[in-house]
Parts: sequence; structure tokens; C-alpha cells
Amino acid sequence: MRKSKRERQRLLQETIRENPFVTDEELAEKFSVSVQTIRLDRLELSIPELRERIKHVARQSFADKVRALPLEEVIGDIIDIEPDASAISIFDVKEEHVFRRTRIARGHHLFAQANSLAVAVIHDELALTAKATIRFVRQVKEGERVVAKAKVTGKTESGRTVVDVNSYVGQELVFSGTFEMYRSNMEKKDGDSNEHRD
Amino acid sequence: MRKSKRERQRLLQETIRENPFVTDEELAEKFSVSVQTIRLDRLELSIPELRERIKHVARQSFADKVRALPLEEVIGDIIDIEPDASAISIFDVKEEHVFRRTRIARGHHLFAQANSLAVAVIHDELALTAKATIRFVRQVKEGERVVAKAKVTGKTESGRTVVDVNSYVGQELVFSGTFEMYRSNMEKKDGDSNEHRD
DNA sequence: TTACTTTTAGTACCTAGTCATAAATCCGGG
DNA sequence: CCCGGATTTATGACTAGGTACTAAAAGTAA
Repeated sequence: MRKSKRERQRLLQETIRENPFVTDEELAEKFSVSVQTIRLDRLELSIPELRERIKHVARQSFADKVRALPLEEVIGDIIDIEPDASAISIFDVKEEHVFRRTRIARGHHLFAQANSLAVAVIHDELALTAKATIRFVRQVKEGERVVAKAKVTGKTESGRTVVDVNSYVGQELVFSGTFEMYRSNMEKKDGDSNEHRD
Repeated sequence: MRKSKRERQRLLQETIRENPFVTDEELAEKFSVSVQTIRLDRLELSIPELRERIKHVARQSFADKVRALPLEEVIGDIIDIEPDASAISIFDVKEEHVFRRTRIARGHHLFAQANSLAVAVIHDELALTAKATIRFVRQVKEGERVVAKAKVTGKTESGRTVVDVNSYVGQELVFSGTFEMYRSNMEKKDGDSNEHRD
């Protein structure tokens, strides 16, 4: 069944978005029109040719891949840090951080930002989270910018460092956590660790 | 400076690995040989042509992207689930989950697995973590497989569901957490839902 | 020199297009 | 019925970045 021009072009866009690897010839067959018509359609819709589309996808993923691992080290951008005292990081909630249906940020990303910051604020070769009590105060939505503020508040008798992290969207508290951090360079007193070397 | 065949082919492989978008012509210029020589080299080294390379990169990233979002929905693979009762997931600690220097898993990944499982076990349209108390019992290393077991243990007077999650490597407890989950359909008593989106 | 490897050149063909021009077809109004 | 604009199709010339094959030239070692 041949569709109207409008309808065909709408479906064309959708088809290519879903599968950028489709050729004009395949599209022509799919819509029962000539290849030339498909090309006219692409021209009108400013859809580039197959090879350009593929190149674009490849370029993007290539750039992403390079960025992926090193960036993972710290979740959020640290914008201020005073070692063993305090630190601040910002984290922009994007599409990939939210539940698809509700657009609400998944808890572990807020945790990751806070945990990451707690690790970073510890001025030591090795810092690990031993224990944490956290509270998700209010939901964070896609597009919001979360500012996490970490403050070193003290030490436990077992020598762990306690870090409080509060995260805000604007003036509003959205997340709050207390982290007990294990660190390697405690004067002495080695509890239960094995080795840690580079 | 013209290199030996061996040396040129070694560099050729490296060059293409680093930048798959390079044409034979550009390579010919780079190594001061003819385009035909480059093609012979590619043939001997079984390196596909530019377009195939790009297509490959694009295909991979496209598959990743399609997999990335829905897969991100749950961290770890759920291998068993009894809605509103219990669930089990496994999570293999890979390179991207550990601190580079120590090869110890970053806390937020263990948290993410547990949190994700706590969300999944709740048989409801919307489940969000309101509060969590967690403990990282022992360090998890790259290559280890973490099995998380979630159990719904009760409800708070405010109507939240409490989920306990314990994660193990082998028989050893590595992570333990108590999650207080907010859920949308708290009053609803019926078991089966007919709507399954996504 | 001869024998062999390596490199270069040239041709025909391929895919998945571009651009431009022209012709055919469709669809509605008068 | 014919007319006219929109739409579709056809055709030809050209492109990039190749493959596949043949042939010749250049380099190298005994």
C-alpha cells in the first residue's frame, strides 16, 4: 500500500532513526517507491546518506569510548577541595541517570557522587568506604544540577574518618549521607587489611 | 624516511587501531609508499577497508547503546526474583569498576547492585530508595563475582518497605545494607498487574 | 647475472551515493 | 475531456574508497 508523501516521510525519519544502517534501496522497497523518491525525501528532510550516518555514529561512540574510563574515576566534577577537610562537586543529571518512565534520578548515582567525593576528600593513597548511612531527601529529576558538599567531621575510635556529605539542587537538600572511611595511612593500628600497593 | 616492510606494517596496524577513520590514501602519504602498497599491507594483515571498519565501530556502539540504557536499568543480572519477597542478582567486577591502582571495586558499584535489586524486588510501578544504611564488609577485587540477595523484611509505620540486601563473594559476606523503599501503589492489595510497559 | 621479493601502475568493476535534467504519472478543477 | 501543478520515476555523468586482477618496474641477495 502506497502512503501519502507526508506519511512516508514521517515513517522514513522514524525508520532511519531506529536503524541508521538502512540503504536507500532497502527503503525504496519498504515503501514501494523508487530509489529516487527516497533520495528526494532524504533531501527534503536533510537526512544524510548512509555512509555519513554511519560515520557519525562511529565518531560519536569513538569519542565516548575514549572519555568513558578515565572519567569514571570520579563521579561528578570536583570544583573545590581542601584535603582532609571539605570538598564540593557538581553532577548534572542526564538521560542516562534516570528511570526512563519517571525521569527521576536513580539513587545510586547520587550515592556515587557523594561516595566519590568522600573518597576524594580523604588525603591518602587509599580510601575506601567502610560504612554509610544515607538518606534520599527528595527526588532529583533529569536536567537538575546536584551540588555535593563533603565535610570531614571526625574519627571513630577504630581510626576511621567520618565524612558527612550533603547534596543540593539549588538551595534544596536532596541527599544526605554519613560515610565512615577506611584509610591506609593511619599512623599504625592495622585492623583487617591485607596489602595495598601499586 | 622509508621503513622496512615489517616495520611499516606494524605501524600501520597501530595507526589504524588508534584512528580507524584513516583512508588508504592518507596512509600512503604517511608512509611514503603507494596506495597499492597500503592495500597489499591491509590484505596481508587482514585489515578491512575504511568503510567496513567504520561500520564495525558504529555497529558495536549502536548495539552497546541499545543495550546500555535498558541494561543500566538494573545493575547486575537478576537470576531469581519473587516479587515483594526476595531476589538474587550477580555482578562481575570488571576493570571499569575498580580503582586503577588498587584493583579494589569502587563502593558505589556494590551499592548500585544492591540498590538496584532492592528496587527490582518491589513489585510496583514506582519504587525509590528513601534511606539506606550500608556496610562494606570486605574489599572486592577485580574479577570477583558478587552475588546479592535481597529479602523484603517488613514495613515502617510510614508505609515504606524495608529490604535487606546481603552480597557475597563465594561464601563470604562483602556488603550488607538495609534499604527503606518508597513505593507508589501502597494501598493496592492485588497481586497481578496487567500493564507491562517498557 | 639470475632469482626472488617488494613495490608500483593500470584496468575493470563495485557500492551507495551526488547533482542535474527530463519525462512520466497522479490528482483535482473547470 | 483537457490543463497544470505536484509528485514520482528515469537517465546520465560523476564521486569516494575501495576490490580483484594483471603486469611491469625496482630492490636485493647469492
